Order: sequence, then C-alpha cells, then structure tokens
Amino acid sequence: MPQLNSGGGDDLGANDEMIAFKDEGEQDEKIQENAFTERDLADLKSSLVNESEISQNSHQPVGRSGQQEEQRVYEEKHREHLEHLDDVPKPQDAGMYKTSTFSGYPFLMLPDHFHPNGQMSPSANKVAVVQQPHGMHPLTSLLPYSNEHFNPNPPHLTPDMSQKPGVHRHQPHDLPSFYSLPSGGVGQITPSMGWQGQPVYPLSSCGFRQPYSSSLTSNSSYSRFSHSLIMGPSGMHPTGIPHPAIVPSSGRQEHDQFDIKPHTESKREREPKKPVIKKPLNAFMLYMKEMRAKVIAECTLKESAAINQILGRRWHALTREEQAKYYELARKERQLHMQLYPSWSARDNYGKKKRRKRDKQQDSTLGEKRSAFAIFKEDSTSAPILPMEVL
DNA sequence: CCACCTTTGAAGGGC
DNA sequence: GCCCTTCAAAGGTGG
Repeated sequence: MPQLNSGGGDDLGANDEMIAFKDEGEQDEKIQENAFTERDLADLKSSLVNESEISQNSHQPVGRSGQQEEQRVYEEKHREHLEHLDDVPKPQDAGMYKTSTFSGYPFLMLPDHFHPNGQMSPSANKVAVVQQPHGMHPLTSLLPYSNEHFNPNPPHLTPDMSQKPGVHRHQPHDLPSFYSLPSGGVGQITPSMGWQGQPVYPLSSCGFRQPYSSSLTSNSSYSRFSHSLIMGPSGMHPTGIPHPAIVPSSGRQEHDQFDIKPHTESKREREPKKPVIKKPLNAFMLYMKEMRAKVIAECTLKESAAINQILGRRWHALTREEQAKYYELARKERQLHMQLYPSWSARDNYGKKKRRKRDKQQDSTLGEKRSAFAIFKEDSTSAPILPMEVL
C-alpha cells in the first residue's frame, strides 16, 4: 500500500500519468481519498525531521515550489515512457501478474571501465544486475525518469561516454542479452570481468555528485547474478557464476562466497551451504538503496537505523509519481524474480534467523554433551558401566 | 560473530 | 478479508 502524500497539486492531470499496475492501480482511488490527510501526516512527520536533516535539507520537496517545474518535465518524459511501454509487446506469462502491464525487463549492462576512475569497488567482483552495489538500481538506469536520481547522463559521465557503442540504454525485451555472461565465466568473477552498472552518484547537498564511499558498495542480494533461466538446480549458472539473489544460507554474502579464506575454516564453514534465494526488493527498499548514500552525504549519518528513519519520512514526502517509479521497478523485480524462480516462495526464507539461532543452540548443547561425554570418557576407567536406559 | 535497530512493502498463514 | 509475522537492505552498535 503506497502511502502517498504531499501531492502538492500534482493531482491535476495525474490520472493519466499513473502506471496501471495491479496493486497500485487499486490503491489509486484510496490515494486520492487520503491524499489530504496523508499529506498532513507527512507534514507532521516532516516537522519531526531531526536536526541533522533539517540543517541540510533546505532543498527537500516539502515546499515543492522549485520542484513543480521539475515535476512537469518528469511527467512529460514519463508520459513518453509510458507510451513507449504501450508499444512494447506484453509478456506471454501474463498469468503471473494478472493485470500486469509489464513490458519487459529493461536492463543495462556496462563494462566495468565505466566505473569512475576505473577503480573497482571492494565488491566489484560481484555481478551487478538487478541491484547494483552503488545504490543505483539497474532498472532505474534505463527508465527515462527525469528525476535527478535517474539522470541518464550524470555529470560525471561525459556525453560521449554515455553514448559509447555497446552502451544500450534500452534493452527492454532482451533478457538474455542482459544476462549475457562473460566468456569463459568461472566460479569467481574477478573485478576485471565484473558487471558494473552505470554508477550514478547522489547529488550532495552542496549541489555536486560525489561517489559513494566504498562501504556503500554493498552486499546486495542481487549483486551477483546469472541467467537463472539456464541455471542449474543448485542455483548456480552452468558457468559457475552464482545468481545475485542466491546467497549462502549462512552469513553475509559479502564474505562468504567469494572470499577465499586461507585460514582454517570452522566446522560450520566447511558444511555445504545451501544457497538461499532472497526476496525481491519492494519499492521502498529500492528507494532506500538509491537514496541511502545521498542521505549519508547530506546528514553525515552512518547508522542505518537513523538513516532509514529519514528515508522513511522522505518516502512519505515523495509525490505519487515519484513513488510510482519505485513501485513499477519493484513490480518488475518481482516479475523477474518470479520468472527466475517460479517455485520460490517467500516462505522459503522464513525462520532463517530463528533457525540459525536454533542451530547455534544445538551446536552448543551438542558441544556440552560432547564435552560431558569426554569428561565421562576420561573418567570412565573408574566409572561403573551404566545400563542402556540411563544412557 | 551476530542480533538488534529502523524503515516500508510483499507475501504467507491463521482465523 | 483482516491481522500478524517474517524478510528484504544497510551498517553501526553492543552483547
């Protein structure tokens, strides 16, 4: 349920701007009804913005005076985009999302030399496909949003760079090409062969874009990817490249699968790890992923809990159209995820934390039993032989 | 080392 | 259909 507010007069003429996707379409009427109250709520919430945010967020969309022109431009472009979508043949598997207007999965694959300064991020050995380790969702790079975060030609990229041969802005129906694998792909993707999406750096409060810190090249669940349509049952691509949504069942993917640890592995690490297919990101998660770095830059915050609070408020402050972008992206994410893992259920990952906890407890209790047994064994020379029932 | 925090949304199950 | 629970991302923090 999108929680929309602060339409700021964008209700006018907004109906034909809305993307007609199943869930959000139903929500539209409710949104209209609740627009005022939710806007008030958002204003109320905005007033609660913490000091660090207030001091740096003079450009926040609360006032919206300067944003209306931007919004108008966006709407025009968005209309063009929607018209383009209408021209696109619909997928055959419409049954997955009954009323889906999904018109393909536009992806952008860029060679890694598009990484700024040619530097590889620490996580650059991960294949960035559905979600990129730079907070820039790969889908967003293709959707013609005029929003600054979707700027197709960010200042740090020279025009000729963004127009280089092989840099395809639109591959809406070319899923296989999106998943095209590096030749001779093997189990590990070295930085030189990593799939780097086009980095779009956040616009700082100072008005310039600055690169994400290396710590922000995150351990995205989709940061590694393979063409799962030709994936083996283990979740591994025949080439050995793992799927981004597939991570080892234990621990963070950042270190588990690709780090070669010379030190002696623990017993747990030696156990075969069952790959875990992670949930597709919802609209807010996609928004967070994109905007996190910006908030960090503006507010000089690092704690995710605090950042997420800010992002939550900003999410509510977004216009309906702005949120619609992310709902659309999320819907496409879900659709792709569904295509890739038709038998996957969100339930599959349920209880992971509890299971880990339980496993740990079992390990410890087992260890206690073993140590107790060891003590008993040591002392067994003098101990009486117990009947089986006692044991 | 790992749970927790914090956010929203999706999904699944129970009633 | 409603309600509840869990998980998805992120990274600092504390046990």
